Amino acid sequence: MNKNERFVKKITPKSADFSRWYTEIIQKAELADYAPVKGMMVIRPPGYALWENIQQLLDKRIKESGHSNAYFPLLIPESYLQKEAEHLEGFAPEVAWVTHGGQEELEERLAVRPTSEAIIGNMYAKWIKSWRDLPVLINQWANIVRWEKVTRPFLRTTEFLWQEGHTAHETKEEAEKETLMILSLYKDAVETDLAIPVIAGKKTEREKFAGALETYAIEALMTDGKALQMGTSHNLGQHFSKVFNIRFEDRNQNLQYAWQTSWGVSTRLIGAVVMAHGDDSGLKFPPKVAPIQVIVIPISVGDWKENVLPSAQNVESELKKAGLKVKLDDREEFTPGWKFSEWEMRGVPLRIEIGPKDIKEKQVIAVRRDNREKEAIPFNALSQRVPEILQKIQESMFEEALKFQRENTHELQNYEDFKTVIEAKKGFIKTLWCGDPACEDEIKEETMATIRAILMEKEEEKIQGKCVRCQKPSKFLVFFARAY
RNA sequence: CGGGGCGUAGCGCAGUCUGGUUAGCGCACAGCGUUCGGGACGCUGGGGUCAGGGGUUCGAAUCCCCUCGCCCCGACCA
Repeated sequence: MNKNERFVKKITPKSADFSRWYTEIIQKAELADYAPVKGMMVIRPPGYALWENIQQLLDKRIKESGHSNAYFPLLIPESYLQKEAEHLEGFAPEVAWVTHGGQEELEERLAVRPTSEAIIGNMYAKWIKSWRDLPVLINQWANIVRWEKVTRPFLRTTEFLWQEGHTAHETKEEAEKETLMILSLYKDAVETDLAIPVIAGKKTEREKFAGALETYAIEALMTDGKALQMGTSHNLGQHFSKVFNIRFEDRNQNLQYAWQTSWGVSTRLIGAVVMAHGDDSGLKFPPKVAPIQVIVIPISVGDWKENVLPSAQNVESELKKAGLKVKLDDREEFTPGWKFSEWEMRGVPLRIEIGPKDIKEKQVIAVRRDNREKEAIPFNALSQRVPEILQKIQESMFEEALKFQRENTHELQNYEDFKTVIEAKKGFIKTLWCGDPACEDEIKEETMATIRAILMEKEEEKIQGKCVRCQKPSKFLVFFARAY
């Protein structure tokens, strides 16, 4: 049998039509379904289980780095949102408003939060009086509503789930340090847990968060060559503290405005996992976040319920004891072949087959989802060998994605090459830029590519040269890409 | 919000151009039987406000008007 043979025949091949493959696999694998309200989706159990795993791992990291969880209200008075002009301007087009309570029209409209800087800033003003109150390090897991014109499951939905961290500090340096610490926390989480390599960097003015001093982001390359922003970390400076009046008396008894940050990742991460790892057979989940890590499939021949099923149940309970997320598929209405394809489509990292031949040999057959490699594992080695294989899968999925990212990162200095590459191969283009927003806008107009990240490597020799487009002296080393 | 495509059973579609018995097909679903190491097969059966509203007509899935929704490609965004 050809290792690359395509067994799943009910979805559009990824290579044929990426967008279609994406929306089909999400529905077939029951990650999400469309809800009655435009742009809203239901996250179904397999999709939500994936989110819970991501959430759990990330929450642990956030807490370990000193933050605590809290919860702020869903509704924000219009006047609060209006305080930061740039912030309001940025979000106004996509805010959903509550205008009535029951039959009664409200005196002041209430915004369904598009993000929580405004409400949190207001509360911080009440809580922060002295340098001794700082830093404030709070995170919240919440839902957000943004009335987007074009939506796609997980990538851009009207309502989405996320975590948003909001911190306040004594000094600008401390806020900047927090912003960068979170950026690397995100990078590490996404690379280690989701097995997706990312580029971490600073955003340009045009891509910056509405109301921030600086925005940093992690960007990943999807398998269709487009970039996806997977997380952002903002240094808010004193923009919000000034309008919300978050003042404190510092160590020298001077009244000062607090320095703030905010940062978040959302259910978009699920879309990233789907697009960065999936293939023509369907989903491919990294073991660390997979809702089911091992699927046990008894080979149902003859009196399999007496001869095979008990051994399969033993395998299941042994692996459960080893702390793994295991499921035994003992349904009699489906053939083993059907089950192989089904669980492959749903992205389960490892399949264990057990049939009469294996029982005679006191072993099982393990098949990896990522490369379909088969391996016989003796019964008595299960609890030791299976976790090892899962770890290998996690690592090689990252290696595979990293290889893809490298192969699709083109370093070049010539604008004609830039245009050709972005059109033909997409991917990242690593090049030099003058720093002029007008130049950036023109590149976007001409190629649909935007600056995804400004590299923070400071070595002077790396940024010496000419802007890829205007040929003026360059100031930044940047990554361009067409983005989601 | 612009351009394009589409809406008929849970899913995928035919039927619409050229109005006319009871709206079909495949998959899925239910029952029974035979199967089962890479998406098995036979027989039987259930399931439809033809997206919604209005109009034309003796008669509308089909023609006309309006509304809504979904997908793709742009502009905007996590």
